[in-house]
Amino acid sequence: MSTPNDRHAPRAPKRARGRKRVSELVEAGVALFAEKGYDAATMTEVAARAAAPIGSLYQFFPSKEALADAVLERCDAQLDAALAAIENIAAAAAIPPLVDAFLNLLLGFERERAAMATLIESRAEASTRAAELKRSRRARVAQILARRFPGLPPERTRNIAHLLIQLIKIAANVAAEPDPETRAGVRNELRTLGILYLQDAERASELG
Amino acid sequence: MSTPNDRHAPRAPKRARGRKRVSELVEAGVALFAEKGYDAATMTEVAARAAAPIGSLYQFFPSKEALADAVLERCDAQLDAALAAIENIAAAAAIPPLVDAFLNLLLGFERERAAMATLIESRAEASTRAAELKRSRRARVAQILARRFPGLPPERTRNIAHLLIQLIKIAANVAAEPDPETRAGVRNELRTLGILYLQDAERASELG
DNA sequence: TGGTAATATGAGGCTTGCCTCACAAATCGA
DNA sequence: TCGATTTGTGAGGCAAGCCTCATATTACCA
Repeated sequence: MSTPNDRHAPRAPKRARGRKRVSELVEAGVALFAEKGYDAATMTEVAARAAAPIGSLYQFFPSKEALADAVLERCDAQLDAALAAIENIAAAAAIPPLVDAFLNLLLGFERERAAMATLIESRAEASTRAAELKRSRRARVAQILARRFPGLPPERTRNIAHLLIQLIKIAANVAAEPDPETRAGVRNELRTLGILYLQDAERASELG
Repeated sequence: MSTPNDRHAPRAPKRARGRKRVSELVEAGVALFAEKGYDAATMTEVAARAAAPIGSLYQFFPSKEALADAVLERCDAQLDAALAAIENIAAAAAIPPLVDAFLNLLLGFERERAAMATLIESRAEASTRAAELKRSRRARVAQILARRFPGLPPERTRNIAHLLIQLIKIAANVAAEPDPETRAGVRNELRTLGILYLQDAERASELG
């Protein structure tokens, strides 16, 4: 039960130049993990993408796992900020604009979402942090929902949050659809689906 | 532009013993790809799982890609058979039992679905066959829907089919949820979602 | 029963990818 | 300016994984 990943010197950057490097490396990691998945993305390629030699990469990240953790943290922070932006809309707006806001928001963070998805799925057992993030994200969405639908029992609110988060993945897949006509059509179906579902939740909240 | 994958002798089995071997190998491939994903599953492990030496595996499949293709075909055939089983229910039943039937059906084929998902996603460019299968699966579901909702314009039917197939992935994720209470709750939400959505489609079909 | 085609087997060749290490350059504090 | 600390750099060690090949064994057929 000794701490893993303490290879030799996983030192954090101490100077401005180091922090910039780290940031560039993480950014390259986000892009590559999102594009090719955890396994297929190589450390050599990450370094190249950041215009850094491989040695610099290992200067700050003692392993591929460590890099993945950092990428995960950055993406989580960004998505969390995005959710905060939607929180006010969610509290008051009618259902259709709320659904639209939700769908639009995601378009801007598809890369981050994709990176998180691979990193969580391909390393499920490896990193307990992933499970933690999942839970906190769910709690966040549940909190937003609770404000909008106060009449709902908390348990149902949590379940709805769970399902909504899953729907995000679909939104991403739809956004990746190459044919523009199909993309628009399916996206519209997804919009309808979301509206119908949340309107039902609203009714239940008002009755409850 | 010469045909790839013609390494030396991708020969098909000619005798009963060979066919049995091939079947066992493909089966092992289904299980391992589903469990660990395309990249993480190793040929050595596939062979071990089928209680076959590595040489036997390469006797019948000249490459990992070739094995993946075979696994894909087998899973596709099984899922197609499953869809056929639901076709009659879909034509006549009320929406809620239809949704239940759909959700229940998938529980039995989760392994196959997971295997197909990895093999298609991790080899998107590699195999045009994957795109083919995707299209034919969509067409199949659209056909089932067209019978149930004849008043819908064909384009909308296709879009609904597209979205429903995406929902399958969510059903699978929900089924994998460890906590039984959460699992039941979210599954029920998904059921509600499906019912609301298809009832809307039904209304549209009757009006149209 | 002998001959031929099919199947069995597993040691290694070869490549790829993670990671190390020894040494060079840059930057900061005094 | 001088030492100390941080950062830069890339050749190569090492392990893992895909695949080959030479050879042995089995099953079918005339």
